[in-house]
Amino acid sequence: MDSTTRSLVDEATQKLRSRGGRMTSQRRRILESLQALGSHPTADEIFAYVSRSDPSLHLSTVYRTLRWLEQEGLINARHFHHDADRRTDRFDSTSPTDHHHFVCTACKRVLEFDSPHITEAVSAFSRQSHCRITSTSVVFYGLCPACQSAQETQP
Amino acid sequence: MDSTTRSLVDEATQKLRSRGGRMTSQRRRILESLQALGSHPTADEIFAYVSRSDPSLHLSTVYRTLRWLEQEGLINARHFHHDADRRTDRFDSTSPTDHHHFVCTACKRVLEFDSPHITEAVSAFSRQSHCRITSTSVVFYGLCPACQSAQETQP
DNA sequence: TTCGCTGCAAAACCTTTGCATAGAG
DNA sequence: CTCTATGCAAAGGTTTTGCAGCGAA
Repeated sequence: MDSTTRSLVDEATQKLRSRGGRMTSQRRRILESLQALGSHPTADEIFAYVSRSDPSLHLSTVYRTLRWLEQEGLINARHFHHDADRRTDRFDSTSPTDHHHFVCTACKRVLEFDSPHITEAVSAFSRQSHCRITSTSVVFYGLCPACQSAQETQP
Repeated sequence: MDSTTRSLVDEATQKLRSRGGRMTSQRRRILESLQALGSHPTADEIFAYVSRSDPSLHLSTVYRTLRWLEQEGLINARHFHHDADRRTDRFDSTSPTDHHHFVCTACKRVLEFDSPHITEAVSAFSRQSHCRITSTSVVFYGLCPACQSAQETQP
């Protein structure tokens, strides 16, 4: 319901209009849930969240909407390939090129960060290789401060 | 059979010894295939390759060996999440922190590259966040020079 | 001889798809 | 009224697991 929610729904509506698509209540709820759930929900988490207000929603609709949003460039799918999470897509509603991720391999927490060095790496690589870069996936894995301490007392 | 092959087999043997594990012919062949296949084979590609010399090998053995190598830190599992490849793990036998990937979203070719900027990004982030980084996954997506030209003539 | 590893088969898991129908424009 | 998106059910492809027997140390 805040301005960010409105803008994602609006952006999606605009994309839909321009190609004869339809804004349904399911799509609206899924878009809103992406904002509400924040960082990196799975399709199943979105399904669970929207189901509370719309119990008739089906998981396949969530997938279809998510894939469509991905194709439209409004969200990104990511894998944080560790342990049980290995096979599960996570969806990221923010801009693809301007933030990156750290995953703690112990507590599984995800931190987001920006980095001018990575921006620089992108332009250096594209300058040198003549590749045009349209999106990036940068994930660092390791131990967060809390889990480092835990490991020291219990090695 | 070159020195690189020997070193991966040797490293694995050493890890095995230190915890009562056994070096079987299957494991040796899988390790060799990782070298022979080069950049980023899937479990199935490894299975197909080894099967030619050992038809009794089972795919589940490939997975078990790969996961074990991953836990030992000798290889990395990656997703290049585009199109059909989305759900398939690829395995990377080289050192985790010192090379990165570019994937052309049109022709699917994978380029590897090094980048001091990313090395710098890792140390800057760990300095600032006090996270200890143990591995990275850096993938840039876009169009390689050839596919850019193709797109210009056929938009 | 011991006990870790393998082959096999079946399950688990996440995601996609075909089809009849509901509902947005 | 038209034609897209949905619910449902079933299939799809990848990866994991339990178990009995095999084989490395």
